[in-house]
Amino acid sequence: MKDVKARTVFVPPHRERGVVDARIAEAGLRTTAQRSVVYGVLLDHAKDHPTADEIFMQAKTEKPEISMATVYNCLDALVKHHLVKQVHLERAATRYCPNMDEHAHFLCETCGEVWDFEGAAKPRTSGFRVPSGFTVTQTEVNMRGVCPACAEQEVAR
Amino acid sequence: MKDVKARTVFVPPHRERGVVDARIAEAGLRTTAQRSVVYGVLLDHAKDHPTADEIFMQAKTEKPEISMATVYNCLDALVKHHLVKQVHLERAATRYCPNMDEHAHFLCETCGEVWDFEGAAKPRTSGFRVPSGFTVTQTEVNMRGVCPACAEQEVAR
DNA sequence: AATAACATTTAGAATTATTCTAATTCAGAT
DNA sequence: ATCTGAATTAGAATAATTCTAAATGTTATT
Repeated sequence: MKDVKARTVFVPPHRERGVVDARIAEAGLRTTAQRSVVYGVLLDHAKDHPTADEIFMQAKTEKPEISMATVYNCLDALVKHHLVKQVHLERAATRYCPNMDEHAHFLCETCGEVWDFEGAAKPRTSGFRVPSGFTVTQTEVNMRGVCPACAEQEVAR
Repeated sequence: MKDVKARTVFVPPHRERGVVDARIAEAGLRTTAQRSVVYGVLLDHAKDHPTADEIFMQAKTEKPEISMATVYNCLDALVKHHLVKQVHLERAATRYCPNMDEHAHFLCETCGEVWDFEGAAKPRTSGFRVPSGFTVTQTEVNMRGVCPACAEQEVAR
């Protein structure tokens, strides 16, 4: 007989029944089980900026049949429909971010973690002179440096 | 990448005897023939934001024995010593840029070309709220959109 | 100029991230 | 319930980058 663990399962608001699918549909995408899982995982890890591979591993716990190719397909679809942003901070794997508010990304060069810096910032041109004739549709601000935790360890040594 | 045919040889100022090596040495690096070639190629193509592979192909015309691994080693050294910037605009290959002035990068989503936008811009934080405890050492601003040439073609259709 | 010490270069193999392919399954419209 | 095109799948293929171990080159020291 199946062992049904009856812990109390806390469902975060962004994962409540139908919410994820509704957002996917609103964006003009077909809702599929895989897309829900991928987007759901990303919403659960909004602060983590996971890579495709990390999303894949997490998604498998919810839907073991999902394939890597599907994760890439889903991510591409979500990016095209403006539900998710790609973040290219390093030479390494692309990261994904479901926070669509204007914000900057900060990469700690010591530990490799990524943070969002919310901003009163000027999105479009971010203060740069855009030559006439160019249309800017998207601006991305990436910073690097040292995070508080790593700075502290540095002092301790 | 631009095709460089060896017609009458014009030596641009940044490639004059010793200039490239001097810059490499000033940056605190050993001068080697390979580093000179790699950095020289990059300076010749300052506007092109070439990939490692494009640099390799061009470098081979000047130094046929050079290997891809060396191109990567040289680029890493140049980046570490602040002679060159890595640019991560897309999921595709990293691009390299020898322009160390504060500037933004613009990627045309239609033709894939990359431009530098010089800026009166505020480097460090670019207008974002940096939480206390974080040290920002570098800020990168990437924009995407449509360049004038592609916009014109669009209208023509 | 010769030597020692160590950094750099090399070719090629290995690894990692991503894309492609062709067959199967599924979502949404009829 | 059926149809049609879109999405998913496993696995192969490709592309970018890193690793490895041997050979070579650079700089400092004699």
